[in-house]
Amino acid sequence: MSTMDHDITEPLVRRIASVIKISEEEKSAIRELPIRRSEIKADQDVVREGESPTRMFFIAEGMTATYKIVSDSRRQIVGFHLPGDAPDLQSLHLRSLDVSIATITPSTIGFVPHTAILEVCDRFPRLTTAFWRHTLVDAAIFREWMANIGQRSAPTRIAHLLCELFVRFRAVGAATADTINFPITQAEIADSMGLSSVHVNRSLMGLRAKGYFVLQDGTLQVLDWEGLQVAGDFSPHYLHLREFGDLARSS
Amino acid sequence: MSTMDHDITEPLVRRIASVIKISEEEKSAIRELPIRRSEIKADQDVVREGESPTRMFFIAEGMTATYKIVSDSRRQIVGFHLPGDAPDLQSLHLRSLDVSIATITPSTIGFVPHTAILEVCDRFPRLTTAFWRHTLVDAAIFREWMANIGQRSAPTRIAHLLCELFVRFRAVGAATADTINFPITQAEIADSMGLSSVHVNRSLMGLRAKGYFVLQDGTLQVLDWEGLQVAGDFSPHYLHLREFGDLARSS
DNA sequence: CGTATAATTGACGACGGTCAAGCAAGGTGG
DNA sequence: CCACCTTGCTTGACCGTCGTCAATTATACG
Repeated sequence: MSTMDHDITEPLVRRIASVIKISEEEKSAIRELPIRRSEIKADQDVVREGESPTRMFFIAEGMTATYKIVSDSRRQIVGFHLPGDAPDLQSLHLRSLDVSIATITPSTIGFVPHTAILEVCDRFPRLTTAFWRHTLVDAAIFREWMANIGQRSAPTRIAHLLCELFVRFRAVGAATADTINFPITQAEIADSMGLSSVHVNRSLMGLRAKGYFVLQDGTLQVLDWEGLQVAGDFSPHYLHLREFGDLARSS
Repeated sequence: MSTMDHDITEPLVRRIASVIKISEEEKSAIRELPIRRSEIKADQDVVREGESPTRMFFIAEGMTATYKIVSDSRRQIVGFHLPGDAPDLQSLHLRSLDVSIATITPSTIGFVPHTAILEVCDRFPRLTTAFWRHTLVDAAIFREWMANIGQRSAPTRIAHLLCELFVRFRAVGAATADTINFPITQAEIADSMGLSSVHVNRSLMGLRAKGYFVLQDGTLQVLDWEGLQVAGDFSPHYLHLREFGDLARSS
């Protein structure tokens, strides 16, 4: 089910370009990476905690979640990833994985050998910066999530998550003016926000009742972006996007 | 109160060497960085959210905490830093800071211009890897903290934090066989673990009653390392230390 | 048409928060 | 040298957010 394929790098190129300005030559270098394409069904682990991969992967289509299993049976989702993201980029410089990463929708994944990444970074030092920066933005999101989980109420946490995904989808151009793909289940929201699925359901209904958004059929349509940001105590600063002026709260 | 000083780099060298093997030449390059030394009192911000520093800093002596302010009045501490750590290394590649960093004890700080870091990384590519890796280990700790805050009970969270600090202090050689410096107040533990200080106090007394440790006068003495790790659901894997065999649970 | 997944609702209880007061220790200044 | 203040730790009473358990409904799928 795996073939060589060079036509799936566009999301990755766009993602890298969203955090740092890169030249056409550098974009080409990314496009010419040796990539092993793989179609993966929903709810399958792509990599598992404890493994020591010799390749990294990026998402061409679909979504994945990075998670940790805690004292058997509980899990914490520490991040969601969308097209263009390289969820295990850290494996480039850490011996073994401290997390597992699973698809949450059927996904198209591109695997790239570490050696190929290191080589292209060697030829284009600016790409080293680009990839490093990708991992730094990931870390910034982790920090914000910690504040979210540790300090905010359930409804605020959830609104914050919706805001983040809305902005991130828009940043990679995978959104219309007010609507994004939202295939994440309430149970997955629960595992990511440190809540129970029952409480997520109730909080979500409270937010819906306020008319901030419509969330159904795997689609999130934002009706009151301003209000949703306030409800989620959200500011996109931590995402370190090169441009997000049109998405910032107008306060 | 600031002077040039080249005698405070040892903790940094040791810290970098604890995550990646570097040569004597590379160590010398670190020692010869232009450093502005600064003595800072306790509970002072070293850098603030929103700033765009042109230098990074490392801790030569003392401890700092990285934190975010959430909806005025609540704060989340997202990490503690000890001698050798470079808490705002990310500023090297992110335009502006998404966190503030404050001393929690009187500290000796070394400031290094970004330009100097970038230049030494240019001369010694392995140092790029070393610094990148430092930020990746920071991110791994963030992930573990998310799981800690999101999924574990108050006593378990706190035990986990004690385990982490014990291992990290030992990794930089700042510990005797069973004792580390522990200047963190209960209120600070609360802010880091998403708890109230009242509940931290009660949980801490519960753990003490089990005889895992003695915690007083800014010192943590571990009496039952095995038991503390079990109580904290702790495994040092996520710290990505080059050696921690002697600290792993013997199970 | 039976099964699996996801969303929803209800009842009940516990973990942990808030508010408030008291205590211990160290530093400061008159 | 000792009031005084500040900081940090401890304890009590009360309550609310959120978790657990359980059942029901809705939708998709084979």
